Amino acid sequence: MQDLDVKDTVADEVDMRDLVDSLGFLTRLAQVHTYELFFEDLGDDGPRPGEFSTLILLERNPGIRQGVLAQKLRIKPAHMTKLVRAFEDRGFVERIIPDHDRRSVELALTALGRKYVAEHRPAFLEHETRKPPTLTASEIRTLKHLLRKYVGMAAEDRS
Amino acid sequence: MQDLDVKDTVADEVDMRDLVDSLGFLTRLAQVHTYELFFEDLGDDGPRPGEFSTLILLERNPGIRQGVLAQKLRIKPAHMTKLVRAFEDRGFVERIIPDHDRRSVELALTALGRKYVAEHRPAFLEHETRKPPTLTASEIRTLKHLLRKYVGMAAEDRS
DNA sequence: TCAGAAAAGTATCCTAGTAAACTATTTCGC
DNA sequence: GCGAAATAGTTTACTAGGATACTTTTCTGA
Repeated sequence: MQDLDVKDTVADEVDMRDLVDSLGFLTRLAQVHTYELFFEDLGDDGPRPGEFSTLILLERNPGIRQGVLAQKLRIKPAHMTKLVRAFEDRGFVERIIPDHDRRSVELALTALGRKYVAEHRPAFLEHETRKPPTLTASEIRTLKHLLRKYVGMAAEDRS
Repeated sequence: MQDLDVKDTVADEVDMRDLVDSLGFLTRLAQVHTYELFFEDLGDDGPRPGEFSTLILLERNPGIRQGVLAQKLRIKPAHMTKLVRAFEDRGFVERIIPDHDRRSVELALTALGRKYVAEHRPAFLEHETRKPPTLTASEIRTLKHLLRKYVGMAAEDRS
């Protein structure tokens, strides 16, 4: 997939001042990069990053409300509806309208959904533990720690 | 009246194991977060993050080829075509087909484009220097440094 | 007690970005 | 030289995700 040769000379001469100091630009690059690593390791077959995180959260939190799920994953409710509907169509999740508040929707994996997660989780966990080649293990720990702190996650200091 | 903060409790109790250790998830959160900070500071009027980086790169590198621009910004060529066309329609950039290679397209800001950048750059630079509240200055430096290293940017160690 | 206000989710429309196939040039191998 | 392959960009058709406006249900205050 890499086609980066030939005009390296020209490309290397590009003046990227401002940008290399922009946290916005760097986080974008980082996300593109993690997506590439993801698909490199896991191929185009299994669930995508967003689907994976949704399923994993669903497995660990059966009965979670759809809105809470969206909020935790920083996905807009409108989009979460689509995601969940798609999972429902594939038979992976069950939508339950509880009696005590019939506006809300509680979600849980079906047996098929749990099977699907069980099938794909090992590859995902392995992918997650695979160290990106440009960073040391300790740098990764620091990076994750700083990212959590940056986005306002209760700093679970495991570093 | 009995349990008036039910959903707060529920939301806080969500088990996010796996996810809080996933670099993919964390980089996504980080990008969403930087976008929010961006629009918080700069409003919906001026250029968006992607447009800004394109314009800034164009200003610093007049005559840059469209493909090089795309490659540097990690934007797909197909999408870069649209971006550039939109800038052209607004009179901000000029497309030049050089004689020595008439397949390629060289780009440069017009006078109007430079004016537009000059108008919006101060707010952008100020935004960039505004420290995100959850990190210290030194943590930001480390974070940027690690992100650069993660995405494979020639480590320009200014930290 | 009942008229609004708020909450939860959904439907509709729209933009950003991608993939794959296509056009136009240039270069390479013989 | 000339046909094949590579390069640069574009077009078309699609997907992910977001904004906004709406239904339904629940809660609140006079």
